[in-house]
Amino acid sequence: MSELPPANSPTTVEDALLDGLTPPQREAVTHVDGPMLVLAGPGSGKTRVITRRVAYLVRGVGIAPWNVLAITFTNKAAGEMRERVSELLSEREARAATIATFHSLCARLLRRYADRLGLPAGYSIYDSSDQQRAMKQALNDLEINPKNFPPNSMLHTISNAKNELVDAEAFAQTAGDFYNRTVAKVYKKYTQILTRNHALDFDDLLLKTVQLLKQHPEVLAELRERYQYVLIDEYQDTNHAQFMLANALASGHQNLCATGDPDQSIYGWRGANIRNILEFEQHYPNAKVVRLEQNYRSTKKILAAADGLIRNNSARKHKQLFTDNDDGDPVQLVTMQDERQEAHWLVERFRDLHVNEKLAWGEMAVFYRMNSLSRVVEDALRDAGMPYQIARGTAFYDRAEIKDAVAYLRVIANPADEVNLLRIINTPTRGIGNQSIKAMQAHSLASNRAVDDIIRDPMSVPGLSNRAQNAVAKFAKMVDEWRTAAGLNEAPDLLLGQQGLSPAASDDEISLRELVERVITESTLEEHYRKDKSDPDQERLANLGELISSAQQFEEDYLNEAAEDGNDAPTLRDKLLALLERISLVSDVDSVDQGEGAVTLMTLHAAKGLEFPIVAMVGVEDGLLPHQRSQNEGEKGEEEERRLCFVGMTRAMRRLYMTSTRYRTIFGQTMPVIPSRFLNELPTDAIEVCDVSEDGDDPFGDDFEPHTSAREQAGEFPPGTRVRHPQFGIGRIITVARSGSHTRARVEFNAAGVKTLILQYARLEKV
DNA sequence: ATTGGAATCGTTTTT
DNA sequence: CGATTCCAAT
Repeated sequence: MSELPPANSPTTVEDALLDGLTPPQREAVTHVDGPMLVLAGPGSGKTRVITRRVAYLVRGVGIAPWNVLAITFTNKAAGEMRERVSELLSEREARAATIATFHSLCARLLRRYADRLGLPAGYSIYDSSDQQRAMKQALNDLEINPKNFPPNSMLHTISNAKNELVDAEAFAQTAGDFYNRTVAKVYKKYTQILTRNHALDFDDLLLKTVQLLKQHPEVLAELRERYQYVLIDEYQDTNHAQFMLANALASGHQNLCATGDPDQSIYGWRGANIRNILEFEQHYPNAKVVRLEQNYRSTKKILAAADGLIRNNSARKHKQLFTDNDDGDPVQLVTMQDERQEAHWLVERFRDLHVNEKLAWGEMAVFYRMNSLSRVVEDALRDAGMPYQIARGTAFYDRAEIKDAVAYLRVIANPADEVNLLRIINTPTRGIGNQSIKAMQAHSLASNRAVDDIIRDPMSVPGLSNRAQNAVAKFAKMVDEWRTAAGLNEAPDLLLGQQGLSPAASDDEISLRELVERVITESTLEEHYRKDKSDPDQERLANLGELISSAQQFEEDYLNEAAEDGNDAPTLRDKLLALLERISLVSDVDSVDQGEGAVTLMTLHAAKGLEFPIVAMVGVEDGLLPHQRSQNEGEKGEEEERRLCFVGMTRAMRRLYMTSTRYRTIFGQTMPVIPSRFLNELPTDAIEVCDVSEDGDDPFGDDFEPHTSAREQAGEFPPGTRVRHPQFGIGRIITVARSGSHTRARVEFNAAGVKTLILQYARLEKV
């Protein structure tokens, strides 16, 4: 996979960039002006094509690198793309091009043009826990019972609306029934709270940027001029707001290159609209369409299995996938007794591959549908002494102690941020209880002053005890000192977000590391966790230490980058805002390191875009994959689950294991489970079925064959038949219904109640 | 005001 | 089952 061609063959720069490419890849790389859609099957060298194309635009065509904008899905993907482009060009040129995620690009644009939207440049980006707090506040203010209107589903509905660019006002106009009218009220309140707190949530980043471009044609013109060549990766996962953004940026020059694969669209639940990619040619009738169908990643068997699966989807553009790679081993479908045996079996399998086939730990990965499934696998790996890493980039920042420390930093950077202020005002406890907080909030409302303002003047708050007044005054003084140290106090005009006005760092300004350190000590967070007896290993303290070092690392990187860009004196405020933005926008995959020499564990969603020689998918069972909750959305939901399964399978290069169990314990409850219906859709000649569960009864049936005997099965158990089930005991068939290749029977058991079973798998006997 | 224990709840995927 | 919330005792 070397990007550098042999020195003797091609002579010109263009030739070098096109070396080793297939005709369709070459077509995609050399297309310059006008819209283009690259439909890239899994493992078809898409990343290679994208990076070469960026290099080609710069070197081959002579386009300035800063005129190129490439948008990826994760920070990690952006980093890798920058890396690979810099190998083809120079580091300087690679940095000149804008390579970012939608969210980080928007965050940056909103800071730059904050004044046009009346947005404070120091705005906070709210993550989901901040959102929840804000939502609870909204429900509280409106005196709505969260029992009837759960905060999470409110947020979900509002998020969907924002993705469709529907603001609170527009939502209210379409809200017909009682539920939606209530949501409309909540939406409005929630928006007010965020505005008052100078905060944006994830969806706002997109929404506000689209509004910026709509309302300020001069900004749009500026950006269009700057970004003359726009490239968007993973286009199948864009939502309406992102679609509008892409269209706006490309609206003049039409130089929009979208790459992606409809068969890998797995974010429909988050508002992604698969039609964006399916209807690209309707939006851009003169679009060039390139299909990359040759797979360089997987063996023939693995590709055949995955292709056989995805052919069962109806809403798709068919691609004729093929590969010149070896046949390889069949995909192994293994049935285990329970999740512990499953994990244990996997560990032994991995050990065997490591010892006998000399495979590195880093070449193996385990995928699962839900994060909670990782625990058992993790335990087994730990017991076996195998190195492993879990792709949970957000896990570190999810820890309570880290969240607290970050909340302090947010409050320093953004005085208006009451959600975070109230989070930390009594953490660790310093004698400002619930009553006091309520009193201050009430006073804030009554006097129309910000809470940040109130805490400087605690005497004026009615009903605040003397003790509390002192505690609040002390707290306010502490925050003030930090702000002064950070150079944030003297220049209130900075809050209005005038770019370019921020002065160069003064010499006496402390470093970011120092600020973080001071906050952790002076807030007494450190002391609190040092005394914490529920944490004898002082893990929490160690995490706070890690936050300090990560801030230091971040600061060094930031200074280096700024120096390269000719800005040698970023202020502490700049550094702080950048750090907070980064913390808000980390994703799970960002933390995986394939060279780490460890088995990698991650969700199927996080696996997109990666590849591993050895892949094991665990919990491939009905109810898990496809997930129970997807069934409510009918066919559409099931097709997305099938794509998710497809994504997982196509990550595998050489070997693929898909395991299921007979019993699985979820949320503390052990339930009998059956293999995923998707396994029946895999072509028989690409798979090998194996049952290692204790009682050894093959759940696929002796003559496992897809699409068989559904009708016979139905005839065998007419409603009313009395049956016996190995777990549920004696029962009576209520209804029998065919669905796809299965026959489902509802059975009323004497002891276990009514269950829905699949006849092919449930070992029912007539009584 | 703070603390710990009991009760309750909600369970997918994530920028 | 684990996390969060609630409540009663300090």
